[in-house]
Amino acid sequence: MVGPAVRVRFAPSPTGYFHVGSARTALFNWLFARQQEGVFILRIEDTDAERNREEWVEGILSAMSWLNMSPDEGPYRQSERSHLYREAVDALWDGGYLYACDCSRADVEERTATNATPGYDGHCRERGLSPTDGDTSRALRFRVPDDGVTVVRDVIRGEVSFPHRSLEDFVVVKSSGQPLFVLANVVDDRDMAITHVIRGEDLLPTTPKAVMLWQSLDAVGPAVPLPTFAHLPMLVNEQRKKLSKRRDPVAVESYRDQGYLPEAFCNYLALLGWSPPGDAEKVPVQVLVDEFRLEDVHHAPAFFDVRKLTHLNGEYVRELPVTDFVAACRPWVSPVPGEWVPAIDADVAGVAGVAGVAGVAGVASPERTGTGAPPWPAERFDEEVFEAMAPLVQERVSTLGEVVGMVDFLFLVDPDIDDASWDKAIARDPGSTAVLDAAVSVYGSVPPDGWAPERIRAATESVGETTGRKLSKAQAPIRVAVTGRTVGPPLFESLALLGRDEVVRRLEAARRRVALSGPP
RNA sequence: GGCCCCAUCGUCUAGUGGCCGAGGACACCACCCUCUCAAGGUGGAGACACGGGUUCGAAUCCCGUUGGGGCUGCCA
Repeated sequence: MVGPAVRVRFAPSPTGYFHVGSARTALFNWLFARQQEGVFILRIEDTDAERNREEWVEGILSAMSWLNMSPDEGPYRQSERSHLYREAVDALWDGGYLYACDCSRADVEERTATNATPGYDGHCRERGLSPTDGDTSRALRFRVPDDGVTVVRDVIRGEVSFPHRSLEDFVVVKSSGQPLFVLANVVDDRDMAITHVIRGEDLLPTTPKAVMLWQSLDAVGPAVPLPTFAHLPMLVNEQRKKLSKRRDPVAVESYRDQGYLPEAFCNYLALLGWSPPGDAEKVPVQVLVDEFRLEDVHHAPAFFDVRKLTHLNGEYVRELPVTDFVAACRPWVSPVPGEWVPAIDADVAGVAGVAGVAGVAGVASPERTGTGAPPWPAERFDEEVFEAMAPLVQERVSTLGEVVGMVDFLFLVDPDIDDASWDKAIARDPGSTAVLDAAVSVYGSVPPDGWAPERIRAATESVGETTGRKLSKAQAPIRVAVTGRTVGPPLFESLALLGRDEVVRRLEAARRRVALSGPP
């Protein structure tokens, strides 16, 4: 391979959580770096003082680590590199590329209100203001040439031209003395010898500014090759708007909490804006690395479809060896103190609606807000029982979070009976009491050491015979009485694991409840 | 408003001038399997935004229209 080693950077600004759009950008950078045997750099863009909470950086790091995309270099923090920006600004100032401006936003708006083209009007261009006014500094603007165009060469979009007339003299340093994003971005990309800038399409309009800054810096100091640009299509919601943190479920952490697997999540993300050769969409990460082509990235925005992600995740879940599945479920069913626990909280970036989509009605995870603790007392969790049930659950869930609602009846003292299920299978089924009675009697006559799935099936069939029902109809009231829901893992295995006496106890409890609430 | 980007089934996409009477996946519908629910299997419905060109031939190239989006901050 000839040419300079590939160096790419993922440069998020900390916001308190990891945005799925950021994750997609990071992934594409990471895939490209791995494929080119290049370097993947993490740079925290925290030039804005409001955005430099250390725990937010840790959040980014842990989310990236979960997705197996840890950086090769960094995190670098722009807040710790201000001397570099200062040097660049001084050079630019000395070269005559900048000028000081003391206009307030209100001033500019007042002057340009009636203009055809809003934006800064160049008011201070020729005023020759000093960069400081007494002991306060002034904002510094970049002098955009009046004529000509700046062409951005983009691997994905080709050449994009920006007439200088449409570009205002943009601010490069705030009046506080702090550098702005465009400046810091360019200075860092030069300093870090970035070869490819892969980022969201929303940054395309600022790219000509970056190019002009880059070329100006080349003129006042050592020249650095301009990186190749690649602007990825936006990720949008159903309204085709850029994903927003207010309304859309954008926090990667919340997907982890719900039990999506990192491999599945990355696989899905890779499908947004790009597709692997062939018909297969479920492709291992190594294939992603081998086949990914920046120039093949799609141009149009993509809708982040949780349903498709959920389906893909289900495929990954089912493919897990059972022991791995059991281990992966631990944080949800039997959290280990000190280790990571899912935070199930409806407020996490508005994911409340997602569980309903992902889960099956009646099986969707129960109300667990603000805590990742399972709904049963820790001491009632039985490792062996869970392991025995695991294969049956594994093929019925799409996310690990759904597991809780599938096995809770095994560990709860008296599982709540879902109202709709009770009505459907028992209250509004006139023959259900006969089934319950027969089940109590027939199950009670099964010797405890013969209490196994096949024997239970035979017993249930005989319940059906005495009550004139097919097996599928006979099992319904029993299932609801014992597990609390009309749907769940196979019944006979469930009853076997629960034990004969406990099953009979719950059947009798249900029978009493019917008697209490009067004849159906 | 200005600048810029974009446009194939509801969604994600394949398609780079003839292999396309447009392929796959999710979702949807039906059937099969079945102790519930899933999973799995089979089948079905479903798209080249519109109008002009170029060409023997266009989903693919060009222009326009329409529609959508992004940016337009001393945020990033």
